[in-house]
Amino acid sequence: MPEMTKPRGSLSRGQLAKSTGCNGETIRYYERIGILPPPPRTAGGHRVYGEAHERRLAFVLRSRELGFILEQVRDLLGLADERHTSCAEVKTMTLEHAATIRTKIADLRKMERILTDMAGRCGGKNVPACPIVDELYGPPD
Amino acid sequence: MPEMTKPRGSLSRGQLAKSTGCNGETIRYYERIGILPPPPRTAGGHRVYGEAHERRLAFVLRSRELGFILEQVRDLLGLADERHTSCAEVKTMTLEHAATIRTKIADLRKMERILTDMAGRCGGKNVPACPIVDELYGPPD
DNA sequence: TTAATGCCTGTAGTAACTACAGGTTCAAGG
DNA sequence: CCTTGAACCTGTAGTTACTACAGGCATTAA
Repeated sequence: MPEMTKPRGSLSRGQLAKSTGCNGETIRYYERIGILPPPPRTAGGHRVYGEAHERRLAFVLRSRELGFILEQVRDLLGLADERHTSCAEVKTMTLEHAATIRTKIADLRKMERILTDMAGRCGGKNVPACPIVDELYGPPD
Repeated sequence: MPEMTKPRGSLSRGQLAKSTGCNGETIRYYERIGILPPPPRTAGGHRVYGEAHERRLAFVLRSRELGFILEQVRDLLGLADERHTSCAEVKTMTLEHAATIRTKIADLRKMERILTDMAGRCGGKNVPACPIVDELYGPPD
């Protein structure tokens, strides 16, 4: 009799979590919101994952790392699933996302400059008078 | 009889919202979590704000714009209120915050490069095969 | 005076998770 | 084979920083 009860490559939730570096609760969460398909279960109700799940989760995590929000990940998966989203749409999304990031970078640079500036003007003495706070409070006009 | 019922400079919540550019509900929220002190009220229960409130709210909003989280804003206000936080602490916070922002900028730059790169390798045809998705799915090792 | 704003409270929703509580199931050791 | 402890199950509530109602008074301009 072939042992078909445990195809190698089958993982429990915790094992999938470890292998992908994803929090275990997050896996359940992704399933609940439809980012991951419900896996088969053991007789007792435990989830059993295969390599396809592992790859899909890795895809999701990588997309998230690159700053795509879950709605966008859904669209990206739409192409990966060869159903809804076209390659053109994916490219557009990616370029738009890159542009958003560039804007964010510009904003953060401004912030950083202002903060460093403010700190430079502050003696850092242990007193309750502070040019940083004064500056934040705005000119007393 | 002097009209002391309405000192000029007194604002309703909506007026304060407009004058600071803050959402009106947010003002209530800040009060609830103790970022803004509860203002006096009219006989009917409507909030009445003065210039001190206006300046404090402006401080909060400016700090938020610079990326401080509300907990940090609380600390910054600690000095502004001349009670808890010292100037040295404020300077440290500010420099740490600036460092955090620099890290974030570096991360975003990496993201941006990768995304632009991926998009560059994509023809953008209206087909369900896409190098971006392939890349996200990882090399088929 | 009356109608239209605007304000009041409290609650619930958002994104993207994370963290329980209270109860099962599984895997390993004896 | 049986026990124990870890891992798993479900469902719910918490997080940050807001935002958006619903249902009901207050205020103000005409």
